[in-house]
Amino acid sequence: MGNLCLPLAVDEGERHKLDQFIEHKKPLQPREKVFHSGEAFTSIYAVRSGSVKSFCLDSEGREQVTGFYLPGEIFGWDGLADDQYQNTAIALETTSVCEIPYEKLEQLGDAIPAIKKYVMKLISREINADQKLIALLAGHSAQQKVASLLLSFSDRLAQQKRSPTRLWLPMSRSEISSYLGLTVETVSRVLGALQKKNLLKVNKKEIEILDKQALQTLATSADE
Amino acid sequence: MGNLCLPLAVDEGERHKLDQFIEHKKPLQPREKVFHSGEAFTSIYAVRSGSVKSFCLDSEGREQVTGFYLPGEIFGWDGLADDQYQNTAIALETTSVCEIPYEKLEQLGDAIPAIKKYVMKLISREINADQKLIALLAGHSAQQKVASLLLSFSDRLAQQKRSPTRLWLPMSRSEISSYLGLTVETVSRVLGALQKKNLLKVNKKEIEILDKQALQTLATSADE
DNA sequence: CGCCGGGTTTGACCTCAATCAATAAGGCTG
DNA sequence: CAGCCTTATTGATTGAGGTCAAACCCGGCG
Repeated sequence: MGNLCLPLAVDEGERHKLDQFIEHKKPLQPREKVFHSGEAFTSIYAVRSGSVKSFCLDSEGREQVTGFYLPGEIFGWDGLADDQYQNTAIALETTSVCEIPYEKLEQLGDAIPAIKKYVMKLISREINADQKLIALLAGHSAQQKVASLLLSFSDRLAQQKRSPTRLWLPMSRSEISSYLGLTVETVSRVLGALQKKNLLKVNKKEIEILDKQALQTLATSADE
Repeated sequence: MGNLCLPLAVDEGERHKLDQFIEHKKPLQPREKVFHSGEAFTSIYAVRSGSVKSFCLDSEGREQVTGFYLPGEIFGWDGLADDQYQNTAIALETTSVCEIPYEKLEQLGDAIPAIKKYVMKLISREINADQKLIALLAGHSAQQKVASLLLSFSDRLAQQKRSPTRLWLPMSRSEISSYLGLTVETVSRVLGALQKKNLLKVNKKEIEILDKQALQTLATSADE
């Protein structure tokens, strides 16, 4: 079975070289840590199955969620600048991740230009994702934030060839609210409101998107 | 005169190799573009003197400021992921920047490991800065946001060996408010309030920090 | 010098989301 | 199965910050 961690356009031999470095860790239990804030940076991680959240604690000890990662997505770049992870990353459910030692990845990049190029793309995608989140947080209403999150999940599930309309949210309302800069109550109310408008069907963590078009309009345009 | 664009720990010969690639562009007029959203990504830029803002436009055409860059800081990484800049970058005042062609930087990185390492640090610093902004936007009051911005400027001026207490804000109130996810009026009011509390002296774009300690407390702790 | 015109400040009011509080719905454990 | 604890929903109220509007300030220019 081919390695699914880094979907590279490299040939068999190169893939083999890559595979030998990548550690396929045993499945993580829900709430189990991948790495914690302050730990020495050694590796980046790819989600193989399940899901992961990253978060940091503010001065008051409140948790600020900074990202959700789904299968095929990479996390851990936040450790590179200062050689230690800024965030803590934990599994949201039973999850398996690939550990990719950064040192090895660098060496491999020296040998195989395609890999180096790909690594740069991966890092800069994190920048773009963060900037999209900044724009969402800075200038949008609660409805727009929630709608955007659901659409983002939908798109990312589609990339995994999974249904983009029936989604299962692996994180709690509280984690969603932290990520979006809202309160649990507001998230709950917005989901309720969107359901009442027949854009969604909400059942606990199962969400069915009934009217993607309308959701998109709502997410991007001025309210109503 | 030594090159100030990339403060690297490299020897004279290496520095020379680097210098020959870097284009010291003629000074930019206030409001002049460095690059615009959608333009093909070719280079990153270092601020030499003056200041730069980067921003994107949302679906309604409203401007969302995503960063302010001061002398010694690097911008333009947002273009790497998709080979085109996501943001537009313009000079906030008369500004000079160094253009550093990314292709050349990569080649140089192959020859000089110290440079490659440094480039990675630079990119990942952008990630950390963005994540700090995310945390600021998601979980903080207007006062905390404004105080944090002022402190950030103060720290960055200190890095340039400039006064960390007397700052001149090169951007408008409107640009600050966009960056912090507030309105112009709120920014203005908060600055007024901080002045009344004798933490600041505000005179148009000149800000004097009178009580850094108190500002820091205010920025990190729960209000009052 | 006096008249614009942008940016900024200040004031009055209102609204959206936070807060406070109560209830409901599961999931575990004994 | 009862009891408990965590998470989610729903309701009532409050308040921080947004909106609208007016005044102000200052630089440019006829």
